[in-house]
Amino acid sequence: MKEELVFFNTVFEQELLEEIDHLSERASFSAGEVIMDYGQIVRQMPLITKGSVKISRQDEDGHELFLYYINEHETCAMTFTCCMMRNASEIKAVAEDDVEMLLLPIDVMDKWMMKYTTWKSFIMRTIMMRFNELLKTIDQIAFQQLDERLIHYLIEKSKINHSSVITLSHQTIADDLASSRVVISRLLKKLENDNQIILYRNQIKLLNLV
DNA sequence: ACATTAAGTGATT
DNA sequence: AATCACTTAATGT
Repeated sequence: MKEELVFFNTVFEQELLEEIDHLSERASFSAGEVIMDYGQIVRQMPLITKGSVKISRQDEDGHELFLYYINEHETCAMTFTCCMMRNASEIKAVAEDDVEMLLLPIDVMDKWMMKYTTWKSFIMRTIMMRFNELLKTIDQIAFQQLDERLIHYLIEKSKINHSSVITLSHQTIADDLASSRVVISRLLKKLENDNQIILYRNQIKLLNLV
């Protein structure tokens, strides 16, 4: 049995684990590598075993908007729907740190959904999680609460990197949140004045936020 | 020391 | 909240 599968012992039944073990292949990406780009056809379904993947979406003018992270022991809801419909990818996936994953063939998805209740609930759970989080983001965008979105973004980022110090330029943050650098700089400055963060060049230290 | 890039600020829409 | 125009600060060569 592949040792990456140990964690899933607790969530999947033995027979399913064995199928995964036999049918999956390993893949790894180093930090910053593009795993999936827009329009690319999805052929396999990833099961993240180590690291995190950053998912973003692109608008008509080529501006990128950060959507969410996929973490260890999770899978991608978008990929799943793409797989089922045999569609091209609507999103871009970049390795946030060094990432390892198992790739599952898409043609067994239908069968597994029927056969394994643990697989079905695993898929349902990841779709539901993503859906709820996207709803939250839509709320924040609709009601123009960029400050809250920024705080959320910072906390998320520090969780992923397991550090209270984030290494990012204001420009990068602005791009991720589809805003402008000046606005982000001002909001960050406000947070610093409220003693929630400390600003450095290319770095932000979170204080009581975590 | 100089050029380049990141960040801060006031005014305007 | 975004953009402009400009300043100041940090960093690389």
